[in-house]
Amino acid sequence: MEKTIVLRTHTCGELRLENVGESVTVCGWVDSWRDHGGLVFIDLRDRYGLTQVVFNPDEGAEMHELARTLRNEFVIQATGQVVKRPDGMINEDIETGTIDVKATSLELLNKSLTPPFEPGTSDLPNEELRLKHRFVDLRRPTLQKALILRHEITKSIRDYFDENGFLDIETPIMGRSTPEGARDYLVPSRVHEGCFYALPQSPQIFKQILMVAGFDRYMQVARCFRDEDLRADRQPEFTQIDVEMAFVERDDILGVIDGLIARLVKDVRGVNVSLPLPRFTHADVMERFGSDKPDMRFDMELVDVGGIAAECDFGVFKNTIGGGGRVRGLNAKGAAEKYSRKMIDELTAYVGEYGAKGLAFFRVQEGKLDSPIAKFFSEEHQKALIEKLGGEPGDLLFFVADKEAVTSAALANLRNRLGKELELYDPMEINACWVIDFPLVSWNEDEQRWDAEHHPFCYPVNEDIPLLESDPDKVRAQSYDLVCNGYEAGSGSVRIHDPAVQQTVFDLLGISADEAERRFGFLLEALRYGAPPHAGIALGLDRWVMLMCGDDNIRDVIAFPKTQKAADLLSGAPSTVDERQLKELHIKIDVPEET
RNA sequence: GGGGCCGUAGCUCAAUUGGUUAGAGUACCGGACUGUCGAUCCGGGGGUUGCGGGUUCAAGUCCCGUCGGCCUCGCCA
Repeated sequence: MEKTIVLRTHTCGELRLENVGESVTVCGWVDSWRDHGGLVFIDLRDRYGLTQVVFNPDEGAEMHELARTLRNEFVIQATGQVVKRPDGMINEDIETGTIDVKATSLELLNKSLTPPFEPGTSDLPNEELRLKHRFVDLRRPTLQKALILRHEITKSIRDYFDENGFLDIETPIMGRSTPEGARDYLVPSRVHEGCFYALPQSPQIFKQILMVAGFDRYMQVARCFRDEDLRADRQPEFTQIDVEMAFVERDDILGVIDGLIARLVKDVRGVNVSLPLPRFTHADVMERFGSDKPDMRFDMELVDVGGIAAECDFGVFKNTIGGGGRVRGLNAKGAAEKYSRKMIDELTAYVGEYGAKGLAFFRVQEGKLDSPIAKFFSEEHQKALIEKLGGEPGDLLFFVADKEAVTSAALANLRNRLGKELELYDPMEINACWVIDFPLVSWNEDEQRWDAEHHPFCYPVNEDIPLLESDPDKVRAQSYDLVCNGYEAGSGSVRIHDPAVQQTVFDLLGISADEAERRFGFLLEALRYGAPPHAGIALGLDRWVMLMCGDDNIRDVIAFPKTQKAADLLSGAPSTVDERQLKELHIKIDVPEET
């Protein structure tokens, strides 16, 4: 091979005592500088670490003068000898802290404007500034680690599926709009006047067609787009690990993904996960945790106290039960002294966000309860409550009385908050499980119709198929969510491959044959040509990276994320476009005039 | 679409509850210093208090609107 010009011989993270005496060249960014008039110290940074370069006037006056002009984020190349640091000058904080590079020459590769903030700062600037200057933000070790981890996770996933016979097949980014589900991002067509492509919400239909085509083990690292409002764990543009298999049943998918998660956690954390991952029914977790994505890192399960509530003298409880509602609670172990009245008021406001009109609380004492509303509960009822919740002196009991859905939402979120505040779990733990047997459909009160809980191609549990017409809400779906640390980290189902069953489900969802043909005709057509039984799942890659980082902000694991208003502050997207472009596409803008 | 928090030197924050010249640390500029690593020491420059309006003798502070960021309900098959 031709000898190429090498700008560096080592990175800033690799020099150690055993390199002492070697002549090396390192490149990087000035992380910090200390000018002693004589000696100049530069902490040089690249993505591998920090190395201290020392410039001594005795090694060259010109070089030393140049070194004195170096400022933060300047890009330099330094050549010199690796030397052992004098005794007592070792920096324990950096991995290369036992050595220096004693420079003999210095090349200023590029200057930098004064950066808006320094990558090494401990006082992180607000996120708006970080996003505008993402090229600086991305120099921070935390973000560099996150993106490196993201790479490792993606590689581990690709390797796993490759080793298990899966094919990575790409599906279109420009597709056909299917109006149900999330809002589509649209792309106008120049060639087809007045027509639009849609960016995929997921490759769902294409991967099913791949099954029909015979690619019985498919996977893809697929970019997906949904024009819905953002959250801390939701971006409009995100990445799914998309998987589909033919000639399989539910447990085959679960088994394959069990293996994937074990592999991932082993590769990334070096921790062995015991398999199979626990499985819970939807009904079970809703009752015990009030959520279909419970955080299983800690207990504090919800408890039904409807029986006691119906008998007590506390009107709110009694009337709720009388009105068909529920009274449920949980026990914050040992929290009685940790939560003042003011803090409990905050918790009351917090559960209010989920529709709860109040939050009853009791401090557990020896054989009785202390609370402003304790007087409405007889000694017998107080003891019964304590027993039901496993109360011990010092515990703090909370109760919500409302419609079932409100008690679930309020208590599930209260549970998460208390779990975090009381530090009931290790934030770095990865605790994954399956939630299965979701209902197939749910009643949409606004639209007065049944909506698919997962999607319209999801196979009902076989024994429940007769209930499709009589009791749709009792029909379970052959669907499954992969839940991790309280996040939905994956979701999938066995698909319908039988046109008759598909038609029955469409009927239930109020999708006529005509409409179905118009919307998904190409899938239905494919299913008529020898579709094998098939099933699949999609995992949220961004969320998995976030979980592996122990972070709760999805933007921290995406190189160039968007703000809550779906803007890219770095590039300025979205933006207006030239009139000429619009004209070519026959598009007229009709935005209300500003007043 | 709704609720909440935030916006003051490049950056992180302060400003005695409406009071007279808006401060500190850091960064930046100049100087001193041959073992620092949050270097130190001396000196200096730097402000449309997001923007617009209002109340008031007086507004960073109070009110209204607006823009932007974050959290959240709805939404996300």
